Amino acid sequence: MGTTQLEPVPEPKYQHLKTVIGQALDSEFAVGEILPNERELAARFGVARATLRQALEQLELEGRLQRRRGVGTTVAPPRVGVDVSTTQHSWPGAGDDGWQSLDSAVDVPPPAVARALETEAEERVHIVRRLRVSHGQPVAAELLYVPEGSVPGLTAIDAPAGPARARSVLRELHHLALEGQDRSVELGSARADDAKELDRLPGAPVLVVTTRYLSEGRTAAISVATYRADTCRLTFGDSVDLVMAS
Amino acid sequence: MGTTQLEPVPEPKYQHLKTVIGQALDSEFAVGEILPNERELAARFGVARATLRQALEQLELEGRLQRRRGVGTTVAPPRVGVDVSTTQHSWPGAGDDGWQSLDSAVDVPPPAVARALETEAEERVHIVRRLRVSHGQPVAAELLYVPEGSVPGLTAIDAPAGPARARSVLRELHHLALEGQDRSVELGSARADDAKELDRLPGAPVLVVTTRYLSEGRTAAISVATYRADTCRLTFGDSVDLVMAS
DNA sequence: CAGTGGTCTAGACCACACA
DNA sequence: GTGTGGTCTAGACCACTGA
Repeated sequence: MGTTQLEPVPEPKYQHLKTVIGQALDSEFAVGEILPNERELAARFGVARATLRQALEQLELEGRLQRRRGVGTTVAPPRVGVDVSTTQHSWPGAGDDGWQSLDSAVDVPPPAVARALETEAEERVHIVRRLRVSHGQPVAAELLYVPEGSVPGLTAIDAPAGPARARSVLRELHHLALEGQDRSVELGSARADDAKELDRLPGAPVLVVTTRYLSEGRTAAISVATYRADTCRLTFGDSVDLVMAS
Repeated sequence: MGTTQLEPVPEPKYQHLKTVIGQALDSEFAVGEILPNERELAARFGVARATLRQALEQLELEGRLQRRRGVGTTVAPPRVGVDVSTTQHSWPGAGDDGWQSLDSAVDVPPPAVARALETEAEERVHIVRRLRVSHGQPVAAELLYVPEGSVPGLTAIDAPAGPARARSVLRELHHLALEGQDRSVELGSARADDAKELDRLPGAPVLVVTTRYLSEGRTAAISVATYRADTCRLTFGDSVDLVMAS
């Protein structure tokens, strides 16, 4: 990254910086390599650190960089393709699909979820927490909301807290006939607890995948899965190995 | 938004601000309503404008706010559900699917696209530009890459530049048998030209939907569609009317 | 411990929308 | 014009990592 100055252009500095650094990443850096620190880079380009950071932020958003406090800024590997296609038409937790059950509790869901589940406000539901791991890295944290009416066979305390209880909820769910599901994807920012599971800071950009499971003519469960937007590419169909980076 | 001060907490100020403002949005503001300006808000909460902006940025990222230079900050309507399901199994531009053809040109595609198309580097392809409009608003800008080998019936200059030429490329494409398609979604930031079409600033967060169209055992075309992440929820299946806001 | 990125301040000026 | 959000500066201190 021999560049030292920016010529004046009728374009924000941080945007030009982003282009210049992006090109340097392609030509002069290998995946995993550590960049000079922010103060050094800012000085080299003759801008304030805040401006330099604005450029780095966008490059991180695009999955080109990875920044870790106390460590440094490294060149990110291409995004991992994660299959989220809905074609299997199966319940969550059926088979080994990369998800690990963490825990389950009974609580009042957020209002938006209650509305989608068509339950009474304040009505309690099972909330199963799961974590998806891909290539050894956590890529998604999920909250699965299951109304008690969907799993009538489940008695209050039939398993100790922890993975076992989560699995028992899923097992009950599998007794239902799955009639359909639909899915949506939107941008969000990580809540504090999800951020922790995903090894990111709170507020980090995430892709929120909401899935509605239909059975017996109603919504039997809702899954809200939070995927790391920096490292993941969600795939539908068999484009898992497609690489569109840069 | 009667709140005037933040109690000291072991949490970044901007994050606490985000919570406080977010709650105020739910309880005290209607969709479309204009918030006090940034200087006013910063003063009211006793923080620097930059800190206040960090909170607003995240709320905008989550689709709760909309900010326009020269105008102000308004409460955003719930995100629009946009169907991007792949189940129709049809070529782009077949039927009225909300896409408008803008133009078409012949040029060298970006390296990543060339790789996916399995064309020679430097080999020229048709590049069709389209715009997707939903509820009267532009929601996505698309670049559709079609190798000349996929549309052999198309002679060099068979239509004037503009929508007509774009449509003629699509028409040729429809002669092929579509054998399959796959799709992936990832986070990106808007390139300058897409940003303009989408009425956003360059660098705005977008959801990039990449679709590969397969015919005769090879990739016949690649579509890279850039959706506004602030206003869109991508839906697969029939969850178009599901609202998961807040 | 030293070095990194993360947060925060208090200013300044610019680009744009609208009356 | 005036008022808005967008960009930018030059500092400061904090939280975290790893030697």
